[in-house]
Amino acid sequence: MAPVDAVVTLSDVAREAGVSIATASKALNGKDDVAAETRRRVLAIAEAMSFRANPMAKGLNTRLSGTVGLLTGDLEGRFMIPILTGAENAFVNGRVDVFLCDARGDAIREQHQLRALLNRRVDGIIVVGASTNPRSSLAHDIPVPVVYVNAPSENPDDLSLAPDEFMGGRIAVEHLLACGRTRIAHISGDPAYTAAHGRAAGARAALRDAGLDFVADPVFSEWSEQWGRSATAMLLGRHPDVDGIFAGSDQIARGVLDTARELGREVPDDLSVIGYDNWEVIATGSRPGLTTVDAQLQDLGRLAAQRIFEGIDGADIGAGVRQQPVRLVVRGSTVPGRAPAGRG
Amino acid sequence: MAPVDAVVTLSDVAREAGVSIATASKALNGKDDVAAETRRRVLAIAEAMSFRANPMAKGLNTRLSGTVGLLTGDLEGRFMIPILTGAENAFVNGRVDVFLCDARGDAIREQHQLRALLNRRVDGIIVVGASTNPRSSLAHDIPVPVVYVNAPSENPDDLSLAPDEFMGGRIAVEHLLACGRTRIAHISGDPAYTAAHGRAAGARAALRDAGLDFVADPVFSEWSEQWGRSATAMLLGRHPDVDGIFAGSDQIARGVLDTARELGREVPDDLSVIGYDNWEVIATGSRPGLTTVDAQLQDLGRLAAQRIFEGIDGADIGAGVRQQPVRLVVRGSTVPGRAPAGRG
DNA sequence: CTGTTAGCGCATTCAT
DNA sequence: ATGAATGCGCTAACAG
Repeated sequence: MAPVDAVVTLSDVAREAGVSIATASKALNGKDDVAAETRRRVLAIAEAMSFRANPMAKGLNTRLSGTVGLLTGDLEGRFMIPILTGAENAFVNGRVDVFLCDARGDAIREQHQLRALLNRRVDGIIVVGASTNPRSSLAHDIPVPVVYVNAPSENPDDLSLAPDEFMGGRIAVEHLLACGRTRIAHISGDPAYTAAHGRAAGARAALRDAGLDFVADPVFSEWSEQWGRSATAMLLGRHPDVDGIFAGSDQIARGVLDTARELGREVPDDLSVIGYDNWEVIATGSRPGLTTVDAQLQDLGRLAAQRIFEGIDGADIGAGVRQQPVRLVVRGSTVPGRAPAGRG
Repeated sequence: MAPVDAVVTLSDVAREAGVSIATASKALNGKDDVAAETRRRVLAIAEAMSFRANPMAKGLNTRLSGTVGLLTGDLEGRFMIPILTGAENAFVNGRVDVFLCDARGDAIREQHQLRALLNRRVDGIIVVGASTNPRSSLAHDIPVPVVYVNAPSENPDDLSLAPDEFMGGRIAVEHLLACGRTRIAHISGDPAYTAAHGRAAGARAALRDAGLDFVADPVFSEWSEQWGRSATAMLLGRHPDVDGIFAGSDQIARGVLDTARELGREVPDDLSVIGYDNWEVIATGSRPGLTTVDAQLQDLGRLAAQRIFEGIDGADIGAGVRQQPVRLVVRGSTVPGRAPAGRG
């Protein structure tokens, strides 16, 4: 029995197969100037010996490390995780691995991490933002493909994949309209977020298309349950006839639901409520379950990985901000009988 | 101006410093057989040229990649993120980078990821579980240090760092007692989780020490708000004199708070409620803010990284399950005037 | 088609 | 104290 850490090397495979190291290398890398029978034999032996090329040695002369860096500023990981999952799915397992770096929203630290990643010779970089607010470009002289996800780069020469906030607002209100609601209000979060404005604009567009307008001007403050509660109290006090509320986030929506219940409004019969984010723990724990908009971040991650691949292969990955479609998730807060009380 | 991707190499530094590559290498790596003046000059020039050793070339003969693998089964990232953050803090930035692999709770995939990590020649592996239930050991012949975090390995030869669930239950109840509560109940989650039993046992021990017992037998079902609501309705119906509820999770605790309010119980005046996990979005969004137990996962990550370091340096990292201390976070659900209504 | 030769960038003998 | 030489494991010319 060989020692446990006996790492089998290419020369082991070559010797066993009775060929030179070079031939073994070609056979394993699919080069076409090698006899079919030879290749078969080398592959079989490599498999039998469970040979795996040392990525350091390989990378040393191919200049490719088979790694990508995921640079995030998202402490909570709420956006980063699905994006990472999507990217991992796209990167064939074992062929590309992902370095995760948390810059904690600090520009200095971000530059450090960037240097570290480039020094590691990552083949590409995915930059994940904690919000969909545009962010400054990492640098202009990065020698590998870079894709910005969620938070787009301010530099139009960079490629950015972002959720379509306008579409999100639009489909949210279209759904309320489809539920027969006509007296619709909008309670959203921090007005410093471009997302808040995009969603509101999309919502208003949907109303216009139906010949309607908001019952009250949209209100903005912060992305918290507390704000959802107080805003709802004010809103229903002044406009008791509201029959649909589009909340700018699931957290706000939970506050809306809480206060609506306390004021004796039945959801979804009296009042339909729709949230935003499809944050599982929030949206499924509420009473009733929350209809909401899902940004499909996993798709963004997958697309980003695909672009990185193309970039590694030498292709131009493109530029500009690509607004990606979002999706409605229907639960009990707009449609009776749907997930009426969370999953419990 | 040199081309943007002109990577500066050790021989560049050596030439610039007027020494051989060997001497430059020694100087940069702190070997002691090099003149002080020479070292100073080499270091200065390396700094000026912003030289960074190519980790692939370096790893090729040191057998150390300067990377560790973080193997997780935690889809939500709720446990993984703080652990990762703690580990990153311990690993001096830029000297060690972290490969993140999500096995999605699939043992087959986990073995694949493990192979991929070992093939990458990671210097160590941190295994993060989604629960604190013991899990099977990865393998017995892993040539690098492995530390299990959160979910301990079933193999006592492995080193595991886990939160002290017993202590958590104990300090939760001790806090309720300190708040003057004596009629205490426990509503917890899925009895298939060892955490549920550990917390309950710790809670009971604290009561015993005070010459008390639970007002009603602890109940177990699932870690959801819905269960927290229905369990509370049952509990307060049968034992209206309960003045303290220890919930097995923050989600359950939110359900408790909801139902308590609906039944007209004032928290924390009539009834004190304490949760578990310190899951920010849950614990700070509630009314009032939730007193809860924090597992200090960031510390676990930091400790794991330190152990990995020791292991890389050749030391024995130890074995067995190390129960790490947990911590109480006090908010308004047990103490009046503390974070009375979330952060809003 | 196959093998020989030459590096990739660095650490490490072993001379000097 | 310094430098020439050797090799880590592999890929990429080139020569047979």
